[in-house]
Amino acid sequence: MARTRCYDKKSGLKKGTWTLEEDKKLAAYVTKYGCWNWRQLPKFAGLSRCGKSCRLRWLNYLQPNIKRGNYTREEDQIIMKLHAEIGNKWSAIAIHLLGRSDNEIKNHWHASLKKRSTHELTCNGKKREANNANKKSDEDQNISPNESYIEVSSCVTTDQNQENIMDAECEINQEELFEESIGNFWTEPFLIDSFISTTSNSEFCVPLEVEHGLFVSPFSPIMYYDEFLCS
DNA sequence: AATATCGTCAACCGCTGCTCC
DNA sequence: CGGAGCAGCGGTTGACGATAT
Repeated sequence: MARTRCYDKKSGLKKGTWTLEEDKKLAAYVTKYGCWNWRQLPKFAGLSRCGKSCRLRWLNYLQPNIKRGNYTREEDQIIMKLHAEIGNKWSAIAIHLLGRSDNEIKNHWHASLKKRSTHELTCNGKKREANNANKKSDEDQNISPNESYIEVSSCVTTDQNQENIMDAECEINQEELFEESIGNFWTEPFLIDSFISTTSNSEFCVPLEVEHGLFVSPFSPIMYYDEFLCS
């Protein structure tokens, strides 16, 4: 899935698909020195790209913990549930799915989940209408809602019955999975921190040359150590 | 086999909010 | 307080492969 390469004459910056060589340069630089300033980074990394482009490429593609490929059922359910709650806050949703970038989640949503979501909404709407109708008839007959579900299920055709059962199971699973994932998220608030601390020994440990409180990078301007940490 | 249409996804663009001076 | 510079976010674009006609 490649975009044709192009060159922006006005800014002198390259646009379009990233080449393997560019990827290597960016990954090597960020891995070694970190992303101390995205705007300045391409200059020092030897790339004819704008900082934004580098940042996006790193976040969406080159990060070592990035997960690629098919989405699991659980991931889909988390996305759908969170989207229903907070809307198009892709970065917020991405926090709950370690290894998935906001851009990827957004693409995935527009590619497949959006349709599924609207389909489920319409189905749920129909189900709710049906349930309301059933509830009313239950009230007439003094039957509890739980009982009525079984009653109704046994009354409908086999296919509908099967579909109802599957939907019900699906709803339960969704609830469970979401509670589980959210629970983990809130009970493990330092998951990302611990991840960083575990990886910082290898990939993200920036080899600092600290001398008299100065941070000196071979390819970047001199900056104060504190300033570097803050940035 | 040729063409049209659809689906996917990397990448760009413009806006917003934050920080610093 | 306001402007400049920056990172981050979400919407959109467009190339390309897959599928349908």
